[in-house]
Amino acid sequence: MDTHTSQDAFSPNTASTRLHRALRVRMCEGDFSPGDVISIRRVAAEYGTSAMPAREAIRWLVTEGALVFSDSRKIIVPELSRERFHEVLFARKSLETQVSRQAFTHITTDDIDELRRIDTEIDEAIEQSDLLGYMRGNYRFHFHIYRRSHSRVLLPIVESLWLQYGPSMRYICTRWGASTIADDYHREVTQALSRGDIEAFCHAIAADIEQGMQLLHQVE
Amino acid sequence: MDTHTSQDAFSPNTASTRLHRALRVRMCEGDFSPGDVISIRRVAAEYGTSAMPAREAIRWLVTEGALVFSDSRKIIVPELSRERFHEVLFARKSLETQVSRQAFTHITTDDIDELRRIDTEIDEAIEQSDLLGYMRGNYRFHFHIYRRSHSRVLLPIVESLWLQYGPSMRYICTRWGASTIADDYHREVTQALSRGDIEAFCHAIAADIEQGMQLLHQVE
DNA sequence: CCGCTGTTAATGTGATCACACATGTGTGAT
DNA sequence: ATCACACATGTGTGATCACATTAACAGCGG
Repeated sequence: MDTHTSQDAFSPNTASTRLHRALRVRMCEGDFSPGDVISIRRVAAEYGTSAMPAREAIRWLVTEGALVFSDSRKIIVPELSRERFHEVLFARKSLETQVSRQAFTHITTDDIDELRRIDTEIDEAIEQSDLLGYMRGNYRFHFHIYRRSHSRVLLPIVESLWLQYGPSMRYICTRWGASTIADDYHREVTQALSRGDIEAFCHAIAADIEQGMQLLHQVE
Repeated sequence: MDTHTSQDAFSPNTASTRLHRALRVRMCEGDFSPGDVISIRRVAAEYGTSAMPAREAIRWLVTEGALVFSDSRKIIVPELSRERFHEVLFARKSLETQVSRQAFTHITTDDIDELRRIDTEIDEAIEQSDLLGYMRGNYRFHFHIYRRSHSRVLLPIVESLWLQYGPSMRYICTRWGASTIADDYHREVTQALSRGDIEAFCHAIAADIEQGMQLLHQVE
């Protein structure tokens, strides 16, 4: 029905697609803030390529809604209205618990170990007030789980949600400090996985996202 | 939640966007068949531009799922499986009746006149076995209605459905003759509009799409 | 000190070229 | 006659350049 549910897009391994994926991850991890200007040449220079791949990657993100044209054809990271941010979080709660449920049976003990490792990295980042480190860890924690769902339909949709969510989340955290998001539910997630308790697991995921919604109310 | 519901994409009036829109319409009107190879240089030559705008327009359509990469990086019009085609028609029935309902109050007598005019063009096309003329008329008939809905959310989704639907519809019609689709419900649509009967109007729209589903069963 | 203005830097867009690869075709050897 | 190899063609990709537009900023006049 939309670009995500369309047949699996065979993506050739080109510089453009690599750059696109890289920028996608960076946006989810909160490397950018709303209003940031994304320049073709600057991105190209950052990744050591010519302007062409950067151009295509950026235009791709524009068609995905992850970036938008400003008034004067500059390309910027869009700002999420409070209402829209809430919508995204609501959709996240619904879809990501569903994805987690699908992923549950595929999660191995190795995965759990990896999740714990990521979680300790997150704790270190919080301790050092390293906001970007926290957001990067948070992204990797969640998507290490979600990728186990093997869903070619829901996963891209969830990714597109994070694409919109990342920059605004970073903005909020920089304004209000990472302390507000220190109490996540990652430990509950890993503990539920260790016990093999799927309901507690999904509940912890939902709680982790819900915590973001409470943060939103706390801010306004 | 997806690219369509993202904030209104401000599209600068560039050659790329013009080309993109043009190709979009042509796909909805059935100018292309599944499996057709869409070449950057050929499109550029057709529209008298350089390769760059064609390149961006085509890549745009690829990200929309309207075009796909073939095995060897050639860009082709995708083929819709029977199952998928049925899914699209089912979604069309649901969404387009909804869009029509929203459009109803905004349709003026001038619009009805225009719809009748398009319908006579369609009849002429059918009489001359002009398949492309029929499909072009059919597209314009439906979207003249849908555009009156002023929906920035549903309308792009419906367009993306037609984007997938167009080529396969053309393929089916060329194989089985335009005679199979001669009995549309356009007259019922305009008559219901004249009477101001919204229920009959929505019912006629649904019937028109349903007729396409019956065609599908007839074919297989 | 404020406001206007001309300049400068940076941006996206479009055009053109080189390259690697795939495909089809024709030609030559067997 | 058939098969294999080379060549020609067309493809997307990446690089580079020119151009118009725009934002920022320094400099000048009030």
